[in-house]
Amino acid sequence: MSRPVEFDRDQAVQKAVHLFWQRGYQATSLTDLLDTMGLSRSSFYAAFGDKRGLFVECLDVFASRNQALLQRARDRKPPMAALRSYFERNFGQTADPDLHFGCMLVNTVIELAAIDQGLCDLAGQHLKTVQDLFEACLGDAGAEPDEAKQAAAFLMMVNEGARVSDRQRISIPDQLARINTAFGYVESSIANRNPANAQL
Amino acid sequence: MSRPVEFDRDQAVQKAVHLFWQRGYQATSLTDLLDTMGLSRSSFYAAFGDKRGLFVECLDVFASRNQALLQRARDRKPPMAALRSYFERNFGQTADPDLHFGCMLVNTVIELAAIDQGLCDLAGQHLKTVQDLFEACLGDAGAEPDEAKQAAAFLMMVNEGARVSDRQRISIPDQLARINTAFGYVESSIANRNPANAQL
DNA sequence: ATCTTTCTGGAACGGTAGGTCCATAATTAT
DNA sequence: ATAATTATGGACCTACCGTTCCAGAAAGAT
Repeated sequence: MSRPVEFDRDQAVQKAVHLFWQRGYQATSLTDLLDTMGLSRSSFYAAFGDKRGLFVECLDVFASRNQALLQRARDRKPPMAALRSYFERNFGQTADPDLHFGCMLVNTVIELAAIDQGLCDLAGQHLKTVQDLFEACLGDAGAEPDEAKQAAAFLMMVNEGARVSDRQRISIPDQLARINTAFGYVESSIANRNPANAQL
Repeated sequence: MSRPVEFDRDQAVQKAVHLFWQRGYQATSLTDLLDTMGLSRSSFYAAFGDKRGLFVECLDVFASRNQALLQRARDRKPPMAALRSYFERNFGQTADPDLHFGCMLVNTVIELAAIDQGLCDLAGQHLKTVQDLFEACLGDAGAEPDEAKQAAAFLMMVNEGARVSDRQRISIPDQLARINTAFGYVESSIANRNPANAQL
């Protein structure tokens, strides 16, 4: 055959995810990408097509990592604890004050809603998948099907709001307090309607 | 003196607000602005300094209109009904499917968090003012001071989340259902802790 | 009617955007 | 060792960005 590719594709995508996540689509220039991914223009276009193509790939990578996070928690903890950990992980976990990038899917929806409907829809679909996972967890926790659906939609709205707050660098304790408030509402609602699940 | 300005400044700003609200800061080019505002480059720079200066002015205009909306409802309705109308107005009101621009302040926070901290902070301050109004309404509705603060922070998170959902063109009934869920939680919480306010 | 002041349209500016192209370097197969 | 193939670096392209500048038009004051 011939000369092999010199860079690690997966690793390059990881770095691109980080950049897009932090700065968004428009504000991330090709030069920025090439610098942090460590490859030349030609290699970039050969490997990814164009900037938009890479962004699609990054959205998918981010979404699957995100889903895996919740799925793993679901395998290891009681359902409501898994849900809580998903919300709390994104704030308490890191001590780095500059790592508050919110959620790349939410950022994309907002930034590109009127600019690139395809990308906005793609991000929205990924968010919907997460919402479905919420619903499954709530079902595991004993919520009735219609209540699980309603509470999952509510929690997705909370999730989106929390990610907006995150970008404003609201203090971590305040963030956690808000999340705790929201979960308190949901849990007491489930417990009230179905007293058998008083302790989750 | 001399030749007077030919365009209506306020009206031009209104149109700029609409554009920025819809497309965001970066994706709105000067050419776009000049076209819809109906003035020439020279007049623009003479009147507004530069693009960023106009954007600051637009943020302020949007924020004060937004606050006035809630303030007027507060003057005319019971406190919880006023709060609800603030949340519902932005969705049910308009039949135009293309008018789902979310909230300009939320959009700005997300788009510019890592790009222009000054603009992000300005939008964040305006949001905080609205949150303070939430808190005042909740106080009027009979919530204890600390509970009002907590619930106001929660409602701001809900507000931010609802605006994200709005940009995804989620159906209006679904939006209203989510908001109703959130208010149901808050109202029953207030009623439970302070049974005297069972009906709000 | 003239002077002065200010606004206006449009040309022009440097900078950067995303994307293309080609000569060259590097690697495998023979 | 050579041929064939592919990746790479960097020059280059066009288009548009926000901004500046200037000549001239328009209006009030005298």
